[in-house]
Amino acid sequence: MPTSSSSGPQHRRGNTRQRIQDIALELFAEQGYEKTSLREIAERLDVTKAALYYHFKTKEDIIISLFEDVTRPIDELIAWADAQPRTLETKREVLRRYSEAMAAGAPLYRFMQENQATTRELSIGHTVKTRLFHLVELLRTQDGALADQVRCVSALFTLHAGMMFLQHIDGDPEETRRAALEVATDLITQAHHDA
Amino acid sequence: MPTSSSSGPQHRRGNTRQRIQDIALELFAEQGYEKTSLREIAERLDVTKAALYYHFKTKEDIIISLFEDVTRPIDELIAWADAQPRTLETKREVLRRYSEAMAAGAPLYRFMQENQATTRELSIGHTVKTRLFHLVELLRTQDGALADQVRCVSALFTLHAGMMFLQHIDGDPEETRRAALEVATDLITQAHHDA
Amino acid sequence: MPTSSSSGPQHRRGNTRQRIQDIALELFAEQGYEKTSLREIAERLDVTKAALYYHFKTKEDIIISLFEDVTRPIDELIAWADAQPRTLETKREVLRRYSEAMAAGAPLYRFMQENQATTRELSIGHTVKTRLFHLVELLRTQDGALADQVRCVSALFTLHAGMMFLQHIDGDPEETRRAALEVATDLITQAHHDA
Amino acid sequence: MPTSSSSGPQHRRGNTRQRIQDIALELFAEQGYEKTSLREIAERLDVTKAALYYHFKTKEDIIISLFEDVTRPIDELIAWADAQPRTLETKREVLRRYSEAMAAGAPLYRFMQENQATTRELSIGHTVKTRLFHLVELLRTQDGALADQVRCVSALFTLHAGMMFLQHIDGDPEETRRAALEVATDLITQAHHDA
DNA sequence: GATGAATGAGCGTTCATTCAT
DNA sequence: AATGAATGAACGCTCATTCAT
Repeated sequence: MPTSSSSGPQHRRGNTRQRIQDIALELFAEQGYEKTSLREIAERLDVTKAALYYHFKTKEDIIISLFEDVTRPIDELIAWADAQPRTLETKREVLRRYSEAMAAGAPLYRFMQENQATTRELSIGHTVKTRLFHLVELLRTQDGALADQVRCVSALFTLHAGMMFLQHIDGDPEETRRAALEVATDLITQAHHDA
Repeated sequence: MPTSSSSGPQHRRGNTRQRIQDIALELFAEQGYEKTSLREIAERLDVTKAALYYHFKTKEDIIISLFEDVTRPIDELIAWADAQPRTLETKREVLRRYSEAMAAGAPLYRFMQENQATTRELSIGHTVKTRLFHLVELLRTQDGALADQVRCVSALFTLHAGMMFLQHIDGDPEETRRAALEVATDLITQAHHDA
Repeated sequence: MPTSSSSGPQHRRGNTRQRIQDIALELFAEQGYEKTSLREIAERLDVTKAALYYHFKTKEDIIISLFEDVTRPIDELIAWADAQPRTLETKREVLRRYSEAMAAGAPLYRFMQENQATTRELSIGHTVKTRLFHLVELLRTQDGALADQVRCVSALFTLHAGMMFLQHIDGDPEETRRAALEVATDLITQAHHDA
Repeated sequence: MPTSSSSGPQHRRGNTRQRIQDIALELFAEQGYEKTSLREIAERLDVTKAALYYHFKTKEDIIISLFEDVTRPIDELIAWADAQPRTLETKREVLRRYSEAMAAGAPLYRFMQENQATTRELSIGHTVKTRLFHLVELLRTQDGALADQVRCVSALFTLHAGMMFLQHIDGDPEETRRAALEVATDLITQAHHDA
């Protein structure tokens, strides 16, 4: 019921909305969206299910609100990149920023990575997909060899891999992130030079 | 004289089990595991839900049976590779065979890719993860630079990316698969030479 | 110099109670009592649900308040008729006035007609029923033939029918009302003469 | 473990569907459709709510199934009447048959009468309304005086009134029904002769 | 004169699963 | 080899209502 103001601090007393988002994200990332019930979220917050409905109209609304926070930086990145010349340096900057955005919104990106099927069926699914395609388009070396096209996509996937997979192996996530960024940058550089 | 002929009333034989698996895989890949109900599967097959329970003890059993078919080739690949010297050529062969195995079991790989959270929580989850780590181990350049380690993981992810993502963009899947394989091979080659 | 002007912030004054009643009646008549939620009423008024509770103790209280306005004329009619001799002319006057009362409170009468079950279970249900029986008693030709008794009840129903049903068919409601009144009057006249 | 050791017969056999319909109709007529919950119906039958869903797809489906049984005779009546000349005798026969149909399906007709708003919003609502209009059309004296049109509608309403209202007053329902039929017949006769 | 935040009860519905036949 | 009938648990959601502010 409270209007989701675009920005500005919500009445701090009513931090319940925020708490719902936090716990929900945690549980969604841990167990998946459909396996997480509203009862579970409510219990964790020590409120009733009905209280959730005061703050969000549906279960899907909760996850959508999480996506909104996280995709704004990507939208800005895309807007910025669209206005730049499609040089190698621009592409590198895109990867750099994307990597940072991912690090900042890690839990939700993890959720997206591990629940692609769910994400796709959600109402934001289309948007997410479109954005990803747009990013690929920004990196892609048009009319290049097929292998080079793959390299551009792979660069993006490498960033994801760096965050998701390697975090289980190595110690410092930040170091790993930079290594992944390096590899990704190598990939697009190679694709760029082939053209 | 006993009737040796097998011309009795056409018994559709034990193909129902197979049909369940086919439809289930199709639906799981399309909508995810938890969003696919046994009712839906049964309806598609024009049998009752109870019939599914004649062939499989639980819903999870159905998906486990699908995994079994598909992971056998990977187990064999791992067994083979473990017996080889860890040369670059061996690694290339591993990627080659893995790529082929993925192509052969595409729908289930797609399911795994898009439902990682679900897969993880399934009873086969641990096995799948272990196998994947094992594969990474086979490709990895131990004690190399972090970036090279990333490259090895990225090689595997590139194969997935090639299958999942690019199939929406390009025409011929086989051509795309080979391009992805090429890029993946490049990645491990580079990692290997750095060492 | 004190501002004598009345151009301050428009205080809608105590008209909110009235507005609640208006919207509530509209919605109750349109969708029924139980299908109309307080949330809906509040939204239509652009206030919160809690505001409704400032003006009415319960949901039922809202509808009771509506009934009160509308049944007062009927109570007066009954009181008047009880003091008259039970002549044909009195009966005619009862029908005439009842028809007018219905026309004046049309929406609520429509609600009553279409939600008899609900009305019956409401706390005013008994009162409404009693009043109706009382009216019938006023019109009835005691100890007459059964058919004549039916005619008296039917006269009342005809008035309702005229308002509810025919309004969908014909143009001018007032004309229809008078026609229904004519038929109803005929019915009691006939019953009266038979006796 | 619901072995409540109640003395009931172990094999309820295939009569459950029927039992659901019976109890549902009883409760719907008594308390209205929306005030009757599936829990209540199930409890009365000593089964679980889920059992209802084996037999009916939705709550609305239950009531629709009840309507189907009851409106078939009306459809047949309309079909028959449409094929007859629109004489007074035909009209009388329509009323006669309609009155009988109502008596046969009394509980549902009572439900319809007392829950018109609900009925209207149900998926069968439109059908019911259409049928009623069709009946009126069959009885109506086209281009006659407005009062005569009212008489025809009133004839139908009188039948309803006879069943619903008078049953509370008098003893023998069958006798009352015939009296109502007589009055209704009078009404259309009068309308017919005026023309 | 009204809101923000929440509750407790209940609803219709769906699910995986069972078992006698 | 499969069905008919049912269950128990849970789910997402809505409702009328309360109360401190």
